[in-house]
Amino acid sequence: MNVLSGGKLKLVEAALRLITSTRSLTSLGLRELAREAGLNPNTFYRHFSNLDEFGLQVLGYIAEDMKSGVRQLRQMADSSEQASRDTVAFVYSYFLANPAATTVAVRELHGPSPVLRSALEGQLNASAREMAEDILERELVVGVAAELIHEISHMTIRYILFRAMDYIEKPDQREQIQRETERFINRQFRGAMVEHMNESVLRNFLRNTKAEA
Amino acid sequence: MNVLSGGKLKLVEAALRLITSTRSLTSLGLRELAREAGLNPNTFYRHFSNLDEFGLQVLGYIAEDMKSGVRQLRQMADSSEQASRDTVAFVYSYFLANPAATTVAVRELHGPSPVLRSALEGQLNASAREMAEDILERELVVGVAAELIHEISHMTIRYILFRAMDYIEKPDQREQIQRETERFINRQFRGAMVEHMNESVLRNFLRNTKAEA
DNA sequence: TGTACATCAGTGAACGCGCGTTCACTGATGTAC
DNA sequence: TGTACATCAGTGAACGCGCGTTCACTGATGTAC
Repeated sequence: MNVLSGGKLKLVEAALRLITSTRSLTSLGLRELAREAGLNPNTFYRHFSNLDEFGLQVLGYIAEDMKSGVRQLRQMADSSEQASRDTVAFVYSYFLANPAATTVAVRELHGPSPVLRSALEGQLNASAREMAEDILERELVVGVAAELIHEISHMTIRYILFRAMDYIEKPDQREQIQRETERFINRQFRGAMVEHMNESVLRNFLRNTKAEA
Repeated sequence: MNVLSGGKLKLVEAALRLITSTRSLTSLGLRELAREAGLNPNTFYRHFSNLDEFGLQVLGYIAEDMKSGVRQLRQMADSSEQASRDTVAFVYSYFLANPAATTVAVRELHGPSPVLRSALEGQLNASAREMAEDILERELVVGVAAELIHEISHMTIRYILFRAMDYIEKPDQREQIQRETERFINRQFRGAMVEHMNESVLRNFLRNTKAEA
């Protein structure tokens, strides 16, 4: 078990409490964390040798949490038609329930610590891979190469993550962000479906469709 | 004229020198800036009343620069076919030549200072609007509502900005990032073109295309 | 069951350091008459 | 042209503060025999 306990847990939880929309993981100080955790500053050294190592532990703690979220998501086997809508709704509600985790991810992905950056990138890539495999297994998108589905998943994960920050901070725009995200995803995959067609075929297609409407 | 000079300019330029892949604008200290600028720490107060106000000036300085870049871009009136490829190449070469500006934008867009965040958001929105209007004027994309082109431009600007960070830091992936970006843009617009078609028409279309190949 | 020792999480005091900020002062440039 | 005054960018010394880090110490829990 990789579970944290005692002072170690107290410090990690203190970090999650201190991270708000104006504070990032990297900006937290050792004394600040200890204060919030109700511990002596140097107790920090009993558990972590420096702040970077602490940051990694926080990331791990968050990742653990996210994995169970994803597992939950996978159980919602749905119709292909509604899949993107349901998934988007679920993911945003997850981020809304875990604002600290979201903020950490958004901030540190392009943050100043190379260690945290590459750790986060690894985690996001893993999520993207999982998303792509899910799409492939459930055959939610047809006629698109597996590699391309991975590429699209990769950027979709990032897109959602950044929008999640707005989603949390601007309650009145949530509906709109959700709709835009769905459109984004659908557009990506539809675009991918027609990616290999040549221009003239596409033009013909568009003409026909216009006539139909 | 909004041009900076003297100690004010020295401090802004010092900031751009200090911002690297591990330092963000918000993390710079007053004494650190003065040291780099070759000035006494408290000279800072002759020009700015606090660090947030200084940050805004740096953003303004960068934005000035970017505008001339965009103007240059607009002059390259090209065939619609090659437009995305040329634009992407130009934009990335611009970011590569201005790593500090790029880093500032990426970091502070989701950074801890609300003031800088909203200023940056405004600048990005302006760029997106300009991009959309350019697409509409030059009729590079047909059959897509103006509003949708704005939406796509908005996210494309952000997509490129984030990729630019990787583009700068990972020289061996530049070619690939450029190609992926082109695909991303084309996929968006192609996806938008077929966005309003119903599923069965699309399926028919895909079947036909497959038979052709 | 008792004793001795090791391990471990936590404490309190103290360190040197860089930070943002304030103070009174200087010297150059501009301006009024 | 000269004199008096105001403005402005810049200086050096000093402030109090919070920081990361080290030290020697405590008290509880686990372990060997």
